[in-house]
Amino acid sequence: MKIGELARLTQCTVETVRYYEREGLLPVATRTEGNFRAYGPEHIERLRFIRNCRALDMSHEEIRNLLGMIDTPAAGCGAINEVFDEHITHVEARIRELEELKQSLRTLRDRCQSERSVNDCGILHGLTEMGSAPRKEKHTHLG
Amino acid sequence: MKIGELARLTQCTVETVRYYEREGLLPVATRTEGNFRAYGPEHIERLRFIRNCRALDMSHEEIRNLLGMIDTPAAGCGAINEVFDEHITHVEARIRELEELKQSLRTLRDRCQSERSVNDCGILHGLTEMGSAPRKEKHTHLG
DNA sequence: GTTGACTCTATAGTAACTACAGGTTGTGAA
DNA sequence: TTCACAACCTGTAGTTACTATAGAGTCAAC
Repeated sequence: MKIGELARLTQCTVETVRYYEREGLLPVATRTEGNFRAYGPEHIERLRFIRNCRALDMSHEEIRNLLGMIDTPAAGCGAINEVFDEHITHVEARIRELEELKQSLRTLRDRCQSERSVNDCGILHGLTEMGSAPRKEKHTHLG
Repeated sequence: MKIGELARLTQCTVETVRYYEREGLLPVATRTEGNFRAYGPEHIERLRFIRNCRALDMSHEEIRNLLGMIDTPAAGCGAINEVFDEHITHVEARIRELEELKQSLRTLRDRCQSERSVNDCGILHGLTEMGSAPRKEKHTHLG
């Protein structure tokens, strides 16, 4: 199977497939005589795995960790649970963050109930009067 | 006032200040004889505005739009409300997305209640069995 | 004058793709 | 066999919002 078909089967692009190979997520493919990549069922399965993880907003690093556990099973699946639990925690943290953000936005938005001149806009005044927010600490890869 | 002080006052870095100037968010500063940037109160105010918007996860484009409205006030603040409303809508959409994601993660996670070998892990089987997720459409800048 | 902090520009890197240029291969139809 | 077109290849650059670094210049205090 060539790369176009693999991409179609796993609902992504050939560029993404090549990118995953370069990133080491997908095993390097064998080549035809014409230097085309040749794929078999194990690549479908692996790429499907990767795409599902990505759909769950897992980072490449997280995926790499999981793949490592699959490829060199040393113990039970406790470590996999840990990756998942950590990811869930990150998702929850990001949700909380966005909820707070939404509150702030609503509070600001409620300062402007009727059309007035830009110079009198409660939102803009709010944005100007607020002390500037401290720089954010690095947080999740979820945005 | 020099750039280090401005950065300190607005709780960001000199690199970020220079970046905002390059991006056109912050007006170009005048220069001292030694080619150091010189800032006054209007820069403090503008940078504070920008940082507050960023703290609200507004994109540079959104900020640029708001600044345009401030600098060339043509009508009332209806347009500002629109920018805000649209941003709030994006935040809400992202929250929903993450909530669904969290559900999926929990469902998968619940397939693994006890320590077993990696080969028998319900999570991994789930990730492999799932049809791969279709490519995501471009969505908000919120992650 | 010296030293150390601050400033400058230019460049590159981060994450996860996405797009494109220019060249090669393969397949089906004429 | 030839041709046209689709698919493939590598390499490079771009997206967003920073962040870091190299190497050089400026400045204030000692």
